[in-house]
Amino acid sequence: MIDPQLLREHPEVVRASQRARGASVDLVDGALAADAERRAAITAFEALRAEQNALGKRVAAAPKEEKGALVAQAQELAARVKEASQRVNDAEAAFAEVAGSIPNIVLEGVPAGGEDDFVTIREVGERPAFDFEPLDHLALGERLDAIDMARGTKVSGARFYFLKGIGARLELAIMMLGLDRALAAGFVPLITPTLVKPSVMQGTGFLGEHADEVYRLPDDDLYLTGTSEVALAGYHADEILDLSSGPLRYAGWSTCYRREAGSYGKDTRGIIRVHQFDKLEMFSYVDPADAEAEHERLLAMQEGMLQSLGLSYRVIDTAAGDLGTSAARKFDVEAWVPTQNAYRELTSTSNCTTFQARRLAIRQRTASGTAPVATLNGTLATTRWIVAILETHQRADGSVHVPEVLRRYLGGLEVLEPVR
RNA sequence: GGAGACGUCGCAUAGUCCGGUCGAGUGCACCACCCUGCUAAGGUGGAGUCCCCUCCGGGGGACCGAGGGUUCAAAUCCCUCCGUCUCCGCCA
Repeated sequence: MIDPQLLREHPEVVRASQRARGASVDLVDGALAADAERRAAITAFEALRAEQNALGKRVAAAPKEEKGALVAQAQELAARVKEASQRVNDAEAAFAEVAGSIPNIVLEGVPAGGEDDFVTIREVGERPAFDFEPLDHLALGERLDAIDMARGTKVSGARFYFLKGIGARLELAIMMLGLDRALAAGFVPLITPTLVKPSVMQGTGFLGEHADEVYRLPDDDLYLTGTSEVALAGYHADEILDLSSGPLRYAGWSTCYRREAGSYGKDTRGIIRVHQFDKLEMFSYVDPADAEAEHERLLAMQEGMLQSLGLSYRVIDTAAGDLGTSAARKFDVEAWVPTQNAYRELTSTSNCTTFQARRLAIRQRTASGTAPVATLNGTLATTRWIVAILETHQRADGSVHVPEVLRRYLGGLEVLEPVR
């Protein structure tokens, strides 16, 4: 939910944001009208209600002989109050509907446009060069007996897989490395629920235009989360936080589920795009004034991970039209994937400013009362990284060099040897 | 899955049977001031959240788990849902 006060006082800011996203500008005028109508309805209702409350007191105090007349009067008033109350409900619902469909205001400096209009902030690390024909991650994974797509498909269908042996260990190693870094940086680890209520899924902004990406369990009215961001944001819903001693930072470890609707035929080979994977997600609750600095901090954590793993990557500032509903700015870190001759997203970090917090009623105490906090999230480790690690560190004989930082999580293993 | 008990202002509770004097008492914790040489104790006052209007002094409305209903009037009566606890059953 955008700030209704901003909408009212500076609608041009909201319009500009919508324009940058390539979203509806008319929506802003609709929201303004709905807001005016809503407030008029509230004022009308409250005047009637005040009258009814006053009359109620007179009825209670009146002597018997006057009660009959007063009650008759109150009956008539009660009917009008009921009507007015209904109008308030309708107007509030209408406003919530239209205002709720406006995505977060994009931050100053975010490139306008769609998916291809991102701005590259920097490229880091040498792209690997091979004096042999490099194998893709699946070929490598199969030789290492680390990835079993065929059986994943047999058991669960397309885009499912088994991580086996060193593959399973490699994922855990990546995740543990991330967890240790998170702990060192003061993040509190949380293993989160992956099924959440509609209100939480709605509050985090995942039921907007991308609702068909989300698995739903209709019998139980629950959603499977595509990232622990959902549970991490819901964690403090309806709470007033104390951020006086600094941000609240969490590292959420969970399995993630995505329907990948509309991606038929894309990335069908290997584990690049799958229905289920594991992820360690950073999540910060901060004072809105500190949000941009925190965003840089999360990005630095991500880059630190990829650098340690010896991956070549670039950082992009995602264009407005490619931002999620809740994000005001998003940086993706994309690693070079040799066999695809392309950068592929390994991490994503979003500054949601106060948008999620407003929807989920997460506030902090300020000198003048309470105010929504800012929320930020970012990937710290995930299954997909196996792709870039295997491909980047492969050698001519099909073995894979293990980055130094992962060895302590793999019993000191320096090389992954092919088993077939 | 079955039976029962319960859900009130940060915490703990009173109020619910018998609807209006209850947005709501008490204790603890909290804040300000006062007082006793310090501490402990004591006294006085204050304090919740959300929303609307405002000549920015203030005025008004909503909120007793959530949502409906009955009624002139609901914390209080009725219904549905959610949650907690106890017992029984079942279960990876």
